[in-house]
Amino acid sequence: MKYNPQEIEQKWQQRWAADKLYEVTEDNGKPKWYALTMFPYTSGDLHIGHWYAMAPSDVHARFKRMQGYSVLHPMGFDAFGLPAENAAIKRGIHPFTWTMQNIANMRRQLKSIGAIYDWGREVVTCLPDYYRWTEWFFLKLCQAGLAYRAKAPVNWCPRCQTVLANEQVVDGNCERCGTAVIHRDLEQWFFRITKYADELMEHKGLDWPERIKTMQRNWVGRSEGTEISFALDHPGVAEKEIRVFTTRPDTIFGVTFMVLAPEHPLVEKLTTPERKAEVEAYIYRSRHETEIQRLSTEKEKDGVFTGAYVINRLNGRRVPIWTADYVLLSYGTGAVMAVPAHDTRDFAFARKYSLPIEVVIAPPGWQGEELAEAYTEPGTMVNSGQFSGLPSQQGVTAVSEFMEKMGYGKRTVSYKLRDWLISRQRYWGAPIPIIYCPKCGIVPVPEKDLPVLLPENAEFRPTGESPLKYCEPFVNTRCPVCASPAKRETDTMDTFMCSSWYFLRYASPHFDAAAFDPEKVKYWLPVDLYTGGAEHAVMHLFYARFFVKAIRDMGLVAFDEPFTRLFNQGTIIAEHQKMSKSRGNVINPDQYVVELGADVVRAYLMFLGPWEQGGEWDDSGISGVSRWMDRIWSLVLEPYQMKMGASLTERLVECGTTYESTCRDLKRATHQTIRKVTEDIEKIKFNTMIAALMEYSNYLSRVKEMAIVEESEWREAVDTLLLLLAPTAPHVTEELWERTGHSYSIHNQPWPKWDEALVKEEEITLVVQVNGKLRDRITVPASITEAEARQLALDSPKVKTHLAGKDIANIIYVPKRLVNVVVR
RNA sequence: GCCGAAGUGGCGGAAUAGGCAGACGCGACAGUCUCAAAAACUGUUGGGGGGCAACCUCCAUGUCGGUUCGAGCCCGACCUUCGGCACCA
Repeated sequence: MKYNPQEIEQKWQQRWAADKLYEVTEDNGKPKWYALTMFPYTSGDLHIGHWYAMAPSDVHARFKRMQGYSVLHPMGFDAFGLPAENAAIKRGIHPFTWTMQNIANMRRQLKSIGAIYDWGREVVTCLPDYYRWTEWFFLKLCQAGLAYRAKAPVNWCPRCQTVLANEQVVDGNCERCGTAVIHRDLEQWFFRITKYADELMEHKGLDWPERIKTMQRNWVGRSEGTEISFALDHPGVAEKEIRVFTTRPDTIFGVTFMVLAPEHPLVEKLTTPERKAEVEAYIYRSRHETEIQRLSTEKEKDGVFTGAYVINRLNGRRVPIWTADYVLLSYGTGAVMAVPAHDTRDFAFARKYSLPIEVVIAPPGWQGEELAEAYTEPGTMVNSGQFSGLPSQQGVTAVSEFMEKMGYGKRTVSYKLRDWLISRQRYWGAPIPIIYCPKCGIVPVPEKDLPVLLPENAEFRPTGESPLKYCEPFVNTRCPVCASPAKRETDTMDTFMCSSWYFLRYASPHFDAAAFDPEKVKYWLPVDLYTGGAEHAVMHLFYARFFVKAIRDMGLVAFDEPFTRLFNQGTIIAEHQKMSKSRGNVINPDQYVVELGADVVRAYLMFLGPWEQGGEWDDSGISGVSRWMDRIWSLVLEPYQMKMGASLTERLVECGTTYESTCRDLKRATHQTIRKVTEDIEKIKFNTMIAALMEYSNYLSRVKEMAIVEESEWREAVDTLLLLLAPTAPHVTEELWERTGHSYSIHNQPWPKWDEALVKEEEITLVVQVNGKLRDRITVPASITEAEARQLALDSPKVKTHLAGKDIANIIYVPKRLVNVVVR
């Protein structure tokens, strides 16, 4: 009759599945709870990091279920993506086969966790009944005017003739062949996420970590400033101005040069013949740099003079136009007015190329001397015409107003956030449902023709084009409008598209009349608790929020935010590094599950430390949890025998207690534990929740040994232990619940409630200090008054020795805590 | 460089409306059981000093200051580690 996790876990998992115990239904008599864990990518093996993400969130969901909520806690697979295609290229296995094999294995491993996933609701993003709706959302966003085509650079490996993802570019070189990567412009699809920039910066009504909200706000990068026009008069150039964005219009009189991004369309037009060779060489070089390199602070800023000039309208000054790659086309206007005296980058650049540095904001006590470094703080405006003498903060407004009045500029807001580029020159993704017709132009595929199926037999070896381009049966089609021969879009969608709406699909995973059943979505959404790694702090969470806001404005859903509460668990690392297949430090949980049981692995992962913290994987402590589970097994199953008659009397004397007080103590411990465990789960403090359960079971062992209380009271305490432990260790508690004569299933039992009156201590320990140093502890009734407490403290012999010969200056009393006698 | 979080026994970690530092567990040591070992169980376990003894006493939460009757917790400076962002005009 030993605890055999292998046997009981399989037994119960089969029984739960057969009985559909965790089948989810919409029960309008109950409040709903949508608990979502980020679905895994189909990498092939579930490692201990996945367990760390899944097991604790399952515990929380089970807890909510016992509390009487109708709970949706689904699972699925993020199944499109680059690794499948890489595996295909490397090993000649089709991405579909590779992905589905991995899913089969991961599903088996996921089932061993013993979670309440309703597998009937599984979602797999690479299957047509799912990506059909991903395509549908694309069309909806098109209709809403949120999709557009534009040229954008991609990483290009000239040797492999292929587009590379950022992660395939290592130090500016192709990870496969080491060739230097260049940027190449392609016509691609974008979503206008910037339209929602301001709303995305807010997190109204969201219970999210402050950290993540800050990161998202930084990602939007809103900055208020002024767009200023500089007069341009260049032979043969139609443009008569260059506009720059600045947050420091107060420094306008200190502009000594201007810098354009190398990609800026004016660079080519403005460059004078004698400068042409140098400028072109510079542009060519910058094409080779990744954005990371260009933006690196390590790199010395460099650039070249174009030979052209603009006029600063405020002082009529003619300033040279340079081009330098520290200016990005994607931010602001792609042009910067350089004020070397008051900007660190401009200062370094001016020094390097001997450009003038002119002070227009005087630091406190400035005597007209040259600056050793840029002065970026506020100060007094000098050498600034009619603005001289003004404090620079006021100058910002004053100059802007003047600019607006004169028509030289306007106040504006600039965002770091860029529109979402969703085109991927890949095979393994959802097709973009667009047809290019020579007569009608860009034609969306009609909704009734969805899904545009991904052809099975495409050639996905790198060719320099999207793999689908060479799949003629796919490419060649007819225009849905005029029926003339036309061609399909051959790029596929970013996989973040798939994960931007999967939480909606779970509400009605088999609904085939739409992406989701509005009634079901109304019932389940938004997600009440979303858990996952912090690495998705920006991209995934941001895109999903954008999606919801966009479809809300279409009237498809009635809520503003998809995830009400967000919790990020930490990362489990191994050998001081993140676990990954390529590093070969992946810890497979299967061995622990076979040897010690899923319940032990679940509990151990939660016991390790705070969930948000993660940490080094170290199995040296797992035996402690395993032993604990063994002890619970025998604690519950080995018979309880209360002492009777003379031997009871003897025992009471031995323990120095009474029957009544032992019963009261047991009740109190039970109710205190219910409260502690309930509150800890709610606060997601699983490690201390487990510690409280350990303490309680240790206490119950002592109670059992004393054998003073009635068997019925003993049973009640044991039942409570099992109920409190049920979310954490679902299998062993189910087994013990059955063996102690209860009816199936423990997981359908209500969560225990505590009685505040029973939680209260009758006696408390007062700490007595003298001058803040602990001198004695006294046990007193909880109802003690201040006067009594002071007196008892002063009566303490231990305290008296420290008071001898001194004057009492003050006595501090903190109710139920301490008495501090201050002496001099 | 900037932003954020964190530094507590041999180890993972408890403890914040400022109030008993080290819960719970691992490891270690000792004991019980055993021919022996493993497992299990029981006990001890932050450091120094003192006492035959139940005990007494001093020092201890990265470092140095400060506020307070009282600081792991608050304030200032510094050191270290880990995350995130990175020329944003």
